[in-house]
Amino acid sequence: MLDIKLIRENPDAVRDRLRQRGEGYDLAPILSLEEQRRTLEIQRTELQTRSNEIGKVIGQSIKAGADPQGDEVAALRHEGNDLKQQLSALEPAEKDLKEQLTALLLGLPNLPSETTPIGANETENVEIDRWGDDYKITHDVLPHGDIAEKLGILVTDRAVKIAQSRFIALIGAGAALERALIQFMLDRQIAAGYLEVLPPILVNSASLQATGQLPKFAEESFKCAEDDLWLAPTAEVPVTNLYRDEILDGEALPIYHCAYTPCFRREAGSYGKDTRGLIRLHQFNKVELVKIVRPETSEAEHQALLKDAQAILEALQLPYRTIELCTGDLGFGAQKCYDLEVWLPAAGTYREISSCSNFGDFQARRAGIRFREKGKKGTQFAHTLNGSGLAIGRTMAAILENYQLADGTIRVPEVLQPYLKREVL
RNA sequence: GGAGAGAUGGCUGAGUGGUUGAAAGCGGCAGAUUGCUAAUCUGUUGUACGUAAUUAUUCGUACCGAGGGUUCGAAUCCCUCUCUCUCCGCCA
Repeated sequence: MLDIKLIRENPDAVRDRLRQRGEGYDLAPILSLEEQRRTLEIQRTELQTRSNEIGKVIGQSIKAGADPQGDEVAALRHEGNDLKQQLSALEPAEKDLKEQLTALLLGLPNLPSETTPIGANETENVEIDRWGDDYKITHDVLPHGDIAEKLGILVTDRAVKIAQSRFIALIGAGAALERALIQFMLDRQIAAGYLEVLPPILVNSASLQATGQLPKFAEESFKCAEDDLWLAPTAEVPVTNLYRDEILDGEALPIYHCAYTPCFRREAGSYGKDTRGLIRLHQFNKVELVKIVRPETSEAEHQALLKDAQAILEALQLPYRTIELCTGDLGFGAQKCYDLEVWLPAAGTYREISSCSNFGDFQARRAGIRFREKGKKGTQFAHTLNGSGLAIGRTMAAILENYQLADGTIRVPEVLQPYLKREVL
């Protein structure tokens, strides 16, 4: 959520920054609602001040021996009743304005960082690094879905029977490989300084609103019919919400967490896209990195987070490139974002396998994550960041293709061999 | 699912209509003091919004789970909801 004060005091600057994302962000209704709200608030406060006085005076005079039924008290009572009536008209109006205002503010995306490249859409994203060209294989390989089915480590037909399309089941070595990847990534990130969390995967609406998935993107998540609970689309939601509505001790920052969770996405509007294989599923596994940091460090923390995600791809010797998203392709809550894209030789393309975002104080405002600096008065909003480190399913896809041998077997990446206890699938 | 209990400030825990933003204790902060790795004493102690002033603050309002209601006035009375805990049942 953007700071209403910032919007009020610098509407033009905010408007310009939002326009970098695209057209269609109108501040006029927000400014007008805020103006009305403030006017009402001032009026209401004045009435309440007088009302409080009356209450106090009546209490004091009765204590001092005045006749509770006497004229003096009756007059005050009458004035009090009068004020109450005026207030009863103002209060709902102000509340209504506040709700409208909040609804509009919740729908506004974050401002892009000054350093985010300006562009209209994903075609203007900037490739800032490419790694591992030497590891690219030269012989033809089967798409990962095909080879996995052929090896009997992945089933789709039977999984569809259990749930629906875009669900898969891993069998035997497939399941073991998935598990090994989870364990490997967690081990690496824990060693890099992240504290592991195994959070709830069902999350309530407040949590989704805090991280930005609600109210705008309700159709992206699965909702439980009988409860105010949703299947988390990413561990970002539960892990960031660990600290919702808290004032942290400044000494506690920075906080680094890693978490393995299944993730659930409805993939509405992507019918027909990526229908084969492991790329786009309703349920997939992911190891997520989450940071909660001081504002002045978030830029550096973002770079470090990116490196921690990249380190996994490099340890697995998977060719990838690093993309910086332009303003037009930036996610709703992000002020700056890097995507890591892994090389998939069968299709001859790079596919997103990690997304590392700095949210600034956008999520912290929604979530009420603040901290108090020792010796300083007041509180300030923390900055939140997160990134995949990495998406497991897509990593498995990349391994099945990049490590596919000419004879159709799969070599196990060296760093995974201790986990899988075998060298070939 | 059945029965019961509860929700107060960083924590513990008082408070059943009138200067209660809220006793007390603990913790935190500041100061004083003591021949000693700590004790004692004193003071202070939340958040948000608005308002002046401006980087020290002033004044006002709201906040005792949430939302309504009664009243001149509610932490305190009434209603609804949410959550937590205990016991029973069920269950990994």
